[in-house]
Amino acid sequence: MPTAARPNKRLLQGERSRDEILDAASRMMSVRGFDGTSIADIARESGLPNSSIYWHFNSKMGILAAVMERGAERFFASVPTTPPTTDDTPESYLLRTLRDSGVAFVEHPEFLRLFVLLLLSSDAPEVKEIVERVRAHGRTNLHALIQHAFSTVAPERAGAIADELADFAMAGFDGAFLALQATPSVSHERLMEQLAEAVATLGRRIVEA
Amino acid sequence: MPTAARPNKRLLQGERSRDEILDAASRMMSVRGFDGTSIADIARESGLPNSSIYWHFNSKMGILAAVMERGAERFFASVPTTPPTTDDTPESYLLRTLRDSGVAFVEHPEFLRLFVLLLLSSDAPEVKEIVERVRAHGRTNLHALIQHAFSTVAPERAGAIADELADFAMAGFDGAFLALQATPSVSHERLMEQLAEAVATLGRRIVEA
DNA sequence: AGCGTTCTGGAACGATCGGTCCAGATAAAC
DNA sequence: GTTTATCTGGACCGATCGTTCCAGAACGCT
Repeated sequence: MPTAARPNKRLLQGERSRDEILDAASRMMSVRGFDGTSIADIARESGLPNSSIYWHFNSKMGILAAVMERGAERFFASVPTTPPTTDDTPESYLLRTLRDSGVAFVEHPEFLRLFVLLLLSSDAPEVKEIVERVRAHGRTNLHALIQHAFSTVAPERAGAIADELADFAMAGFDGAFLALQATPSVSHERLMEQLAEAVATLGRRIVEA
Repeated sequence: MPTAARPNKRLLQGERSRDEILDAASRMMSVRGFDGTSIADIARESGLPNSSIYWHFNSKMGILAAVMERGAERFFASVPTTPPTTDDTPESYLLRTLRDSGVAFVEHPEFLRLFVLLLLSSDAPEVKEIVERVRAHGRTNLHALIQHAFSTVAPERAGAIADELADFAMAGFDGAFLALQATPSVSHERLMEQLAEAVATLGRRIVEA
């Protein structure tokens, strides 16, 4: 088992190997799935023997957990979360932030592919836990984004609007990602623009109600 | 290999076995994925020996193809495709038909789960072919639905509106399905209502432009 | 009764699976 | 220079994988 502390400049070769194993595993699992990727595949792809793989991670499931952990970290780090400026309308704020978030989606296809695969087909509790945490985190982000968007025009109802529309917006994201995976030629910018317009309109309608 | 013709009332035991194998395979593959489901699993689940499985289907991939073929057939048969009545507005028609389509989604989770899994992680050409066909069929359905919806208020522009919104609507469906799989407590009715309202609004805006 | 087709029961195949073991290479620590 | 912890190389394990084979049960046809 690897040590958590890395005191000096010594062989960070170990850490580099660890990363290369995770790179290879992430790449292959996001395309073939967890069960479709063997330890031998990862060894071949990373150029390291399976003894190294089992030294860094104690099991195949351990590799998966590490891949998802690192992937989630990087993914959420790339999702922008800037509050609206004073002259932002719900429309302008949603358009900008959803478009930016869409870019994050396009930039992390490996993580998201594997995420959806696990969401649909994994029953291992340690994986389910990560999947649920990632999804909850994503929903919280989206909820805050919508609440932000309407805080300028209806501060006291923005929370309720976000409650109402968070799932819809999330479904829009998920669907846009799937569309992109199924048909790379579709424009994710346009989908994000339409989603922003839809959320803005639905929110406005709640404000007016 | 099984014969296509089944002339008389003889042992339809064969056909029943075939169906039970497909039932078991569909059930397991939609939960564990293709690679996560073994022939032994299917044999155990269906109560039939693997020799029977290989007599009806020549390979594991053959089972998959048959599962998807039958699933797609049943799925599209359950999707309602009724034209609008003369007093339908785009809103009323979209609301009704998308809500009905949403029911079809809820009623065929096995097929759709496996469909998404294969969409994301299968590289076998025979599977890719089916996946693309199913998706194209679905998109065509949705396109026709949107065109129908706006044919009453803007007959000459309904086609262009459908071109513009078909991908967005499809993403809404995909996302709603994923949301339901991730969090069964979300209301698919509400998601479909919001999607209908969003499509109606975006379409209206194109009409007015 | 005999024949032929359809389907089942179960053993068996080589390949690959996830995982283990251990000898040795490497270099920081003393 | 010896020790110690980190990491690699590769053989090896039993289990399971997809697939094959074949004897025979079950039943329609003549």
